[in-house]
Amino acid sequence: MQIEKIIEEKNLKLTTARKELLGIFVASSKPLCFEDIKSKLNMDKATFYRNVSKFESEAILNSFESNDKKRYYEINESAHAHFVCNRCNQIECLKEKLDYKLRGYIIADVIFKGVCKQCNQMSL
Amino acid sequence: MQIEKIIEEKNLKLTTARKELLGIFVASSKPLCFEDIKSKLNMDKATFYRNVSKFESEAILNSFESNDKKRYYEINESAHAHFVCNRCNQIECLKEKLDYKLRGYIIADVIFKGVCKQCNQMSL
DNA sequence: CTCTTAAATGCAACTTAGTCGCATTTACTT
DNA sequence: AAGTAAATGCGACTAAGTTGCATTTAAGAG
Ligand SMILES: [Mn+2]
Ligand SMILES: [Mn+2]
Ligand SMILES: [Zn+2]
Ligand SMILES: [Zn+2]
Repeated sequence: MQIEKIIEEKNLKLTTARKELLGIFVASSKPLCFEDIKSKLNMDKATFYRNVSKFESEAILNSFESNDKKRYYEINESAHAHFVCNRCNQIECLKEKLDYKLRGYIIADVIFKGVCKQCNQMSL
Repeated sequence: MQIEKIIEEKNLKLTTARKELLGIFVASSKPLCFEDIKSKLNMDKATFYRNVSKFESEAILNSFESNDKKRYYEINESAHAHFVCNRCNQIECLKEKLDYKLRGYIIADVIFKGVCKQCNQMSL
């Protein structure tokens, strides 16, 4: 199981909470917030937040804030942009690689906001 | 004074709070959150939030959430992207027009996140 | 395998941006 | 000037996330 390897490679203690948490993120195809998974979690929210923060500082996860005042976390692998729908608040990972350039800036993330395909079609 | 005209054109009551608030946004060159201007404001925060919400639903303002769990508002005129610095949390309005396309989606806003020019230079 | 210890956890209290209900005030209408 | 609906101020509340502290647990040494 590679989850344990990821944790150990960063010299983090291999706790049950960390295995459970990282397993959920590895299995997910989209960014998740605490709210999304709290019913599945066997840990306190303080433990969730302390661990996602640690994972982020070790570059295992990355995160961003959406439109709904919640912070979303996902496995940090291929850099890609996200689309956040202002109507349904759904978040989609976009396939396109980030190749945006701005002279003098480092671009770590691109977030498009607007109306997603589904909400767009519903309004026709 | 055009501030009063903007408010009246939308058939909103011309209150002193609205004139004060809209005056601040018209004079600003960047998006503002409640925190940014509360010391200047002669109104309760409930009045601030109720009015920016109303201004937004009337398309006088638009808003987005930054990295710091705060919502930022600005005058809704030219569509442009924003850069949010993950280090200093500063928000910049980018000059470039939004001409991004995603089939099936409506893009209302683009937010780049990363490291701004200033923070980037400091780390050299 | 047992002992030691630093790190991780659970819990409750706290912080903070924003919201809401309600009594009072104010802008517009006639 | 009077009537009325909308706007305001205030205090209580909500919800995401944080923090302090007592307890538990993982990892390493012997
Ligand atoms: Mn993603
Ligand atoms: Mn702007
Ligand atoms: Zn949608
Ligand atoms: Zn910066």
